[in-house]
Amino acid sequence: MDVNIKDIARISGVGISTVSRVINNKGLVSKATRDKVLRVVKEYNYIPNSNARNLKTTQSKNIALMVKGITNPFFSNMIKEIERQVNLRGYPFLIQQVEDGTDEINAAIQLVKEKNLCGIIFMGGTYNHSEEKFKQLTVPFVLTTITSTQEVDPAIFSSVIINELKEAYKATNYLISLGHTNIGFLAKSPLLDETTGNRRFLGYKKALEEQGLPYDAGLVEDCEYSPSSGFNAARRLLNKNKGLTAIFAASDTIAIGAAKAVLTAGLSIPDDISILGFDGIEMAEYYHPSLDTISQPGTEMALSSVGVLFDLISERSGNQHLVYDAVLLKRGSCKMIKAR
Amino acid sequence: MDVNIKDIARISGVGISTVSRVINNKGLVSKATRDKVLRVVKEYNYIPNSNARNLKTTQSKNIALMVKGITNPFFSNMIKEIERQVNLRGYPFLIQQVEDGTDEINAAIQLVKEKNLCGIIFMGGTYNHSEEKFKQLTVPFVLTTITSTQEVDPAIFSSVIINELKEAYKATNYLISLGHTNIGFLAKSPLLDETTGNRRFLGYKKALEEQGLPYDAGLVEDCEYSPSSGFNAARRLLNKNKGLTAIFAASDTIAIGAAKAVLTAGLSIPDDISILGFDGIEMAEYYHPSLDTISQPGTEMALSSVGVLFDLISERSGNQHLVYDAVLLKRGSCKMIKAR
DNA sequence: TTGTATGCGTTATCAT
DNA sequence: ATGATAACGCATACAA
Repeated sequence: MDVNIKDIARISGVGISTVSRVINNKGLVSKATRDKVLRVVKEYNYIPNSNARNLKTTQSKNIALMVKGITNPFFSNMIKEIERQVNLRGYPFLIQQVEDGTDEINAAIQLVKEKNLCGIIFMGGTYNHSEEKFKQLTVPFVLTTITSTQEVDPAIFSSVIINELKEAYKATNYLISLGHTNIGFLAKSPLLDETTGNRRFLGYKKALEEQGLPYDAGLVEDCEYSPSSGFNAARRLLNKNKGLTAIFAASDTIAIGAAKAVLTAGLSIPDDISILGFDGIEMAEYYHPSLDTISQPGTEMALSSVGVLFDLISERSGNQHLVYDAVLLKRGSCKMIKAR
Repeated sequence: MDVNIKDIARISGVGISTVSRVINNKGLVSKATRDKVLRVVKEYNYIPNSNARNLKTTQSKNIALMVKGITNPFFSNMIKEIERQVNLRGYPFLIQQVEDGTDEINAAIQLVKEKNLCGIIFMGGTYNHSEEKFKQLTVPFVLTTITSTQEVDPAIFSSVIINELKEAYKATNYLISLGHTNIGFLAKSPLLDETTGNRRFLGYKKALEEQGLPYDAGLVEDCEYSPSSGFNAARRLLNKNKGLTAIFAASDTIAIGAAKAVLTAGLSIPDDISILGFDGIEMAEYYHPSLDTISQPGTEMALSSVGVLFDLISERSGNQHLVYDAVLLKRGSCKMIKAR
């Protein structure tokens, strides 16, 4: 605690800068002195004060991850992977959970100044950030899982995403191809512009329209990304008696809740109702029946998010935009509709 | 970003220390000057450099959470709650994910020096930390979800826990009371001393012994706290053909995997096999059938962890040890055994 | 190869 | 009520 670089220098019988050179592996130091200093460092359990270090160098090595919705199991694995990757590169890593109502960019701007970060990864959250906001961010950053609006110049940010609309479109088309015409849709804020739920909703709607199926607003329910919320939303849907034969949930957590509602109602999956989720979390596979889902390549996306960020930091490349393909996993929770 | 306290002072036409007083609400400042400074601060978007601040004050307000197993959904909610509580008190909060193999106390010792923390909460992980290690921690800390061994003086640390052994004992007794005699047990490292899995295993074993049932090592399987691992472990158990009628899983995630194995094998829950989980995560309720579980009061534990920590920090009280009761939730995945 | 001196942005002590 | 200045622990330019 109380031992600082000056103490180490004094005890080792060398100058301060020599100690500094040793612990930073910078500049020339004779092997003898180096060993001597290192021994003292070890003995006194000396750890450099990072505040002083950051204050001096102005350019820290801190990487921050701003997550909105840390309880989302799909994010959990990505977080783990991102942390692993950052640590692998020897950079300190800090996770910042962003409260659901707050603006993550504002929080980040603050954090950059406070901890002077050298890079940020954003995960989860909304899409409607203005270009001016982004420009206030003076360090490289990557939006993972967050598409931005068209108004923002792609040259000023990086992203690692899936095409939400396309994948939801794919999902809905799959259900339609199985003969379903009354397909329920469950997502968070499906009608609120620039949210993930909205993007997926637009994909859902586009598929319906292209296939000549009527869009019925009564088949769309707003819910949180959780089983309990999905359960309630699905129940509302079922109670409407709209001849529902399939439910497309914008997340696996919702899908699980919806499945429970269907099963609790005494209906069968997939004989009575088909269920299709989104994300590809482990739980969906171990649900019974296993749930079909649009599986995002989370680990790969985490990996390349860090990759893109470090490319940016080392100025090895400019801003990139990686779009991954999600995969439709068929496990049996969706079935060709029986004739009525 | 480049604007610092000196700039603000210059622009406001006051001295540096006046600015300092204003932004810290410390000392006397006339309302006129205060307003003037505040206006400039706002206009130039000035944010104090926390490195310099921490360097000077020596006593930062940083609170850290060290989590082992951030993907554990039981922890997810607790993390969210802890962060909320810490932020509510106006303290900066940082989450540190601890890799599975590494020593969380060592990591914390490092972090205390680096970020000079004023408090730590540990969540998850093992129990075998020496008293000397703990003593190297120079700031208040709370072990949440982590019981320590008897060798450590309770006066030097705080904890918020459940009685693992007792709750597992309760769980096993419940199954025994339903007539089960061949009860499988699934946990991580059940035979490795000072782990959570071991504590729960000991409770399982104690119940068996007290009820005069033979303990069969073949009914115990080692697995990770995940559905996939639980699935495999349960399958191994089923393949042994030991007349298994119930499975007690040391976590709900394991229980879900085990349930899937049972259902996949064409068996019924609870008619053929009863399943009992541990933790009380949301998913267990929405599984089909809903899984019985030993539910820990996670939110309350999170709440009081923060409470205890701040009591410690403000020296309002000494080290405390809170032991919560878990609740057995009966949802229908356990059933009285049928006569054979 | 090594040591000395300066400054990073802030807080706190002490004058004024 | 306010301003000058030392000190926090470290990195680095520069001197030796």
